[in-house]
Amino acid sequence: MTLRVVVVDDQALVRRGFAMVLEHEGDIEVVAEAGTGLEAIDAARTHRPDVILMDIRMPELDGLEATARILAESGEATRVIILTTFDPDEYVYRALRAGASGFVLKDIPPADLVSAVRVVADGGALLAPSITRRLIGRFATQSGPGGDIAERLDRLTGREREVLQALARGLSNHEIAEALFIGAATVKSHVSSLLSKLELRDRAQAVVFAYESGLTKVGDKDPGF
Amino acid sequence: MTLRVVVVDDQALVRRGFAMVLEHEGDIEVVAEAGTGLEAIDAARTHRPDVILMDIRMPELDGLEATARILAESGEATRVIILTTFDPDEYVYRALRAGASGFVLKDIPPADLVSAVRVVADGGALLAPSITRRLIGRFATQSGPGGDIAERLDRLTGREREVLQALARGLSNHEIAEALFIGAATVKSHVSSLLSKLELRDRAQAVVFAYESGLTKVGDKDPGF
DNA sequence: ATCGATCTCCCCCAAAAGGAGGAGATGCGT
DNA sequence: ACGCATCTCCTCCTTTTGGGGGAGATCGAT
Repeated sequence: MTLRVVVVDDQALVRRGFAMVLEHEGDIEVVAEAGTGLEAIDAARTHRPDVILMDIRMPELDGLEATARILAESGEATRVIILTTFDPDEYVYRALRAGASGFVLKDIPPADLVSAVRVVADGGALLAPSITRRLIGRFATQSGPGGDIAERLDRLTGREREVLQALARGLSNHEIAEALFIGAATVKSHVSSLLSKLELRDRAQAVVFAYESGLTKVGDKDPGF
Repeated sequence: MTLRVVVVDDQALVRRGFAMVLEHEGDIEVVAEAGTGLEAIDAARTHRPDVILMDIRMPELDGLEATARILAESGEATRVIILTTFDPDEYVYRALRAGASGFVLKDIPPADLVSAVRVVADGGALLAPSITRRLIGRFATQSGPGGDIAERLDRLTGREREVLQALARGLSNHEIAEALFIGAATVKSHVSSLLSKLELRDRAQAVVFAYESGLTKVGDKDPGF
């Protein structure tokens, strides 16, 4: 079964270059090319490709916005690899949030581009090595040094942890009381003791702590925003 | 300049296999092999390799713990690629937190293993495609749906955004005032208008909002925990 | 020149939060 | 049986927060 690919770049020459690299493989077919974001959306709609190689800087509609719209329409059917010359964090994060499955730089060796397409078509994802490094760095710091923070966390009693989690969802003492089926006074004392155990001043700092410690990732409830 | 590599795995046969694949390249030298975490730490200390291929499941000291200790000692000098048969989230996250630069599965094609070593030695990082996908997924949900939230965010004036960021670090109105060189009364009015624009009730919810919207990742300051 | 937005700061007031300290009930391990 | 931790709730008090509403200064656009 052949992989159906769409190549999007505002420079026809670049577009053709990538297309030729891909077509050189027997089982990859470039079913369309597009030069703007709007054309890309059109192409995605009419051709329903497996993979789209998408440049970012383009007239009319940039590649990130186009990616978001295409994925909103196609769901899981089509996957997008962002292919660009630059890699500022700003772009990368927007791309990943838009749902891109890959983010590679244009200086990638042809063979790697081909395998990137295969990997992504196969349900995987792949980022340029330098980007992967940054993403890992970000992830690691977000997930916290673990040590000190987690240490303080387990000084809390079970109930206090529950209260902290509720607190971290932005609930007031009264709301926490209702959520946990206890009195408002009780919530106040839990909050007080949890603040003092964690050496925090107020609930706002407790929310910060909850996020920094990764506590919010456990059981994750929709904050309703 | 040749790349100096250490291969760590409790199964001698597997170890030898990887070593042979790497040595087949002219510019890669396997300077040591280790069968346990403790041996790995020793080998890292005495050989100071560029890259260590590390299995996770090992007697005495597992690969994740060994990785953490080696990186704590060597700083940036040595980089670690985790090479394992399984990829449960638990392992992946611990590995990344321990500071690993790569996480690949043992079913990786030999050619890819070689390029993984090169990429990592070169300062990049690389994860198995399926893991990259999960990491992206995690990142994207953490960074929030973006749409609605970002929309509300740009209803704020510049100053209000600054106040929100300060707020999201757990500062009190008074502290924000000092941080921004303005009066406490001014902070109060900024906070009030920002809460009403974002349709939030209190500063705790504002902190939640800041984290969910990804605002805290811009300019990222150490919360001091 | 005037309007609108923003930033700055003020007053007054009510609600919420946080600290100190106490106290009854439960359950758990020794 | 006893101590210990936890969970529950209380009172009294102070500080912080948030809302309403107003006002002067600056600045850019019309």
